[in-house]
Amino acid sequence: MTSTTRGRPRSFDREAALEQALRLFWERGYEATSVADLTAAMGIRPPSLYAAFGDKRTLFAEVVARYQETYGIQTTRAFAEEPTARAGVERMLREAAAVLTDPAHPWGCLLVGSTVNCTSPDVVQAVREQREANLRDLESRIRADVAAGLEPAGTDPAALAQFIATVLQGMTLRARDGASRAELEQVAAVAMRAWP
Amino acid sequence: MTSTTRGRPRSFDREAALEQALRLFWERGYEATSVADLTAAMGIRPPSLYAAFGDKRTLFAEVVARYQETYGIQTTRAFAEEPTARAGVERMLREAAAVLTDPAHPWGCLLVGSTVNCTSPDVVQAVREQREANLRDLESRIRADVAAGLEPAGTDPAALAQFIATVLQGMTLRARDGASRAELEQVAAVAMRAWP
DNA sequence: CGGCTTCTGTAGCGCTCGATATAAAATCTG
DNA sequence: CAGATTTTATATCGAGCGCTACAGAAGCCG
Repeated sequence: MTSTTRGRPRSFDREAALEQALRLFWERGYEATSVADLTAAMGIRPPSLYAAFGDKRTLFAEVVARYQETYGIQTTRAFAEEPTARAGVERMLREAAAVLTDPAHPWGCLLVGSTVNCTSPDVVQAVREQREANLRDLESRIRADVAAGLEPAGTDPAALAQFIATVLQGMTLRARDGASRAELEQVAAVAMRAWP
Repeated sequence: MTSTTRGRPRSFDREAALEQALRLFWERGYEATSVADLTAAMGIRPPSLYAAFGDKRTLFAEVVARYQETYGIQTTRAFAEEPTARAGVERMLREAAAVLTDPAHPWGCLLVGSTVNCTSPDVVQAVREQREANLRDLESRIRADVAAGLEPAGTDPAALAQFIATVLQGMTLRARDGASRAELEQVAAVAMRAWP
């Protein structure tokens, strides 16, 4: 059986190469990033890429997973560490303003950028479902707080969640247009005024 | 001199062909729409396209101009026909909810969709500048109302304009994700609660 | 060492991209 | 009609796309 490492060992750092692919996809989107671009940035040749990561689409799926773990808006964490939905959302928006404009990496959101005008329906569908799941999660958090009496009785959890999601996605586009962290923080502050 | 129409006359309706190109660009974005797709939808062959519209980029520029005249959010008109910036914004958001989800044409905004992940820097730059101009216009309208005493003195026109722009751009993404007109109208209503 | 396995670089596959050379077809002018 | 002019359809062009066949290189095991 093949339990130990046999054959010629890999001559590059898989993690580092994946990170380079992430940066490139983040900056240019899925379609606009060619395999030649990827191999150049990763410092490897096409056969190594295909042997280590499968095809371009599979590599992108792995990039998306890594992005969500590393750079994505940590919805669940924000809610877990804050006492109320309102505080969680406020923190989420403020963190988004910071991370979306962080000069250490490309602006905006990899998921949003890669699914707008993407001709791979399954890629679009997967990311879209992730967004819908986040939306439903957000809505249920708000609904729970309304049921617990932490929010006014007339509050509409669905509308509020849709609004927050809209502001968040809008912030990713503003960031890509070059909006500053301070500007997005102002946007977040104004958005919170809409909270009941 | 060549004052009259000489030579073989064009055998297709230029306006109709342009509209077909608009729909296709709207649905798929600039990059994802190939010349072959365009010629198929327009019912013409490549040489006719290049003779009538220049190259792909020039055709897209004409499509953008047509879009702004025909389908774009009529910022200036909304403000011209409404007495205050607040009323203009409210109308703009409500109209956006309707037009972004109109089943008669592709969802979302051609300009937003075509500039995210577009590898033609000049195309991106042109559309981006249009957005920035709209943003500055919106801000000056709000500032004028504040100066006229129609809005509270503490109102921050820049922050408010950034917020409205963020919500609008977010709505285009929500529309592309399949959000309904009713949902976007709720989002617009919630957003207006943030108005001072 | 020699066999086995896996990775690496070269080189190029078939395909689609945006854009065109070419010549026939269709109209106006004289 | 003949000549000039413009559009048309066919048939590509060179370049870049995602991807891979192939053979040599580099590590294991006996």
